[in-house]
Amino acid sequence: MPRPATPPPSVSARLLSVLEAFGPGSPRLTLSEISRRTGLPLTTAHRLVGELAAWGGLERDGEGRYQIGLRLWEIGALAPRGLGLRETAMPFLEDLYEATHENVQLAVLDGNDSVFLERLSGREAVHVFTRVGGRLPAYATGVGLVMLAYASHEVQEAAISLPLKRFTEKTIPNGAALRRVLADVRRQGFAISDGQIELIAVSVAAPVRGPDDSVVAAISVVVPSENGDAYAHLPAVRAAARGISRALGAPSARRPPGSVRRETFSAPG
Amino acid sequence: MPRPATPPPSVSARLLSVLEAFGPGSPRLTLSEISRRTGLPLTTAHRLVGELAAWGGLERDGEGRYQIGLRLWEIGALAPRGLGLRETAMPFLEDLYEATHENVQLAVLDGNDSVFLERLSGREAVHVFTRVGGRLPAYATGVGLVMLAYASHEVQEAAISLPLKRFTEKTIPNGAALRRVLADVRRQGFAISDGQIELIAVSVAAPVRGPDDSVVAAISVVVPSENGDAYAHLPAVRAAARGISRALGAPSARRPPGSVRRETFSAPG
DNA sequence: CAGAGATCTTCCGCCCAGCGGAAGCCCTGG
DNA sequence: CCAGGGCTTCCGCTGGGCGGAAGATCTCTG
Repeated sequence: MPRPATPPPSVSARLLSVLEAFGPGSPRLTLSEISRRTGLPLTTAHRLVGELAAWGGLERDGEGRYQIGLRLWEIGALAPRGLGLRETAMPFLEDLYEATHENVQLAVLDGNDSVFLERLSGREAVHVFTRVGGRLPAYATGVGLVMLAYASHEVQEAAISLPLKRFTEKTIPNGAALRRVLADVRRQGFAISDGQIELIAVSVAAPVRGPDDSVVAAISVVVPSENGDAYAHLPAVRAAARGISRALGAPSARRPPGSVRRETFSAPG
Repeated sequence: MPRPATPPPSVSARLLSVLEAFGPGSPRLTLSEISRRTGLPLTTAHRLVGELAAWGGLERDGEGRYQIGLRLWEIGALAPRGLGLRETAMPFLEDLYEATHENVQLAVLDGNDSVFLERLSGREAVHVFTRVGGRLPAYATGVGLVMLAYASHEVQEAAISLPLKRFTEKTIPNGAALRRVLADVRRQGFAISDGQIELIAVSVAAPVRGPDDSVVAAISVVVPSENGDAYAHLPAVRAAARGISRALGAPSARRPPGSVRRETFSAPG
């Protein structure tokens, strides 16, 4: 008897795959939808979903469909690279928003994607594609380019070697071009992403550094391509990024000697 | 041989208990700490933590400790009663903050607790105890009283029958007093919580209603006990709560006939 | 109104995946 | 140097997870 080629996934993996069935496009699912999306037999899905629901990780809505529960939201809120970062950055983001009244974004790097932690957008700001909790390929966003530029060699090479999806005619077309752009970003200390996701939007992004001075996040301001001057916002973006870095305890963002010493980063709460 | 009284927890339950080991006071844990907190043998904890980490639910920091990973943050961001509600409410909360420049809070009810989804606080606003992602007993907070007052009979009775922890001399002392307060809240349509958690803070809270007109959340403004007039903010709080309810599609918050029809609630993204 | 076709739930016996003790590795500190 | 704490790997036993089958509901359709 030939054994099956792939070993069956562990119980834990199956449980986690149930969570993965949910996504931005499908925040509510029926049991059979979960079964189909995960590939798990209906009975198995039923049992796992039951356990998750009993724990509070999933909830049922009025129509009997399942949705991510408060319990999981609370756990997620404990992620230092999620809400933790956001809490520290928020005052600076609000100041930046007040100064520019354009879209203001905070993102971290995960694999080859930028994951957006926060977005402040005014009523009259240009409408952008991003969503809190959403992800976009790093090479195509201003924040992503900044984070890639300062990432480890391996991460950069991985991003460069991957096929690049073309969102618009201005999207960086290939690895060689990306390599040049990253070098530019490193030299300048900031990134400009002009119409790479949507032609109507340009973003200016700057790096946010952590306690060990590595780049842990990035922030950006997004302005309309027409009648918007991205460069005009550069000083404000850099100042805000530096402020957040200092609040996180980045050595390079320390105030000069003689000025008041700031407290270092501590977990919220 | 007598069997052990309690059946051993399922694999899923063990996996989830690992997540529960993390909390506001302990966002980073070593493997042995996780083992101790969950009561799981070190080896078992090791395996479960390994699977979670491989999936991205946990991450290791520089010192080898574990923390909640971005993956879980993303999943949590899909919770309709978490980020979903927050996204809808945010513009109204910002308006409310602009109007008052005091602490503005958004919370939902979970069991007997109010869970805080968002808090906007200015530099000069009174310092409060709450934290995004944190929870406090419902009976002791303004938002909690509002949500309890409109909750199902069972939920109310459960809250009333529970022993009430005394935070300050002004904390509601017992079930009978709580019952009276809830009746008052229902009659008035809002709640005032005066110094029940900390003597220095007073909050005015109003209910937020969902598509079926049930109360799904509450918002409040917190002002200092000294030289702060909570009642002065009541109209603004009620207006904001009504605005959020309308955005969620609550029938009772509909604009009167003849005015423009609003779009109903849809999931963010 | 019967019947087909969904989806959800309960039941139960087989078997292998998960369990966890033991032992070894790598630190740090005395 | 050894002691102690934390982490990782190994491996054989066993009981909990698996999922097919059947039944319960509900909806649509002819």
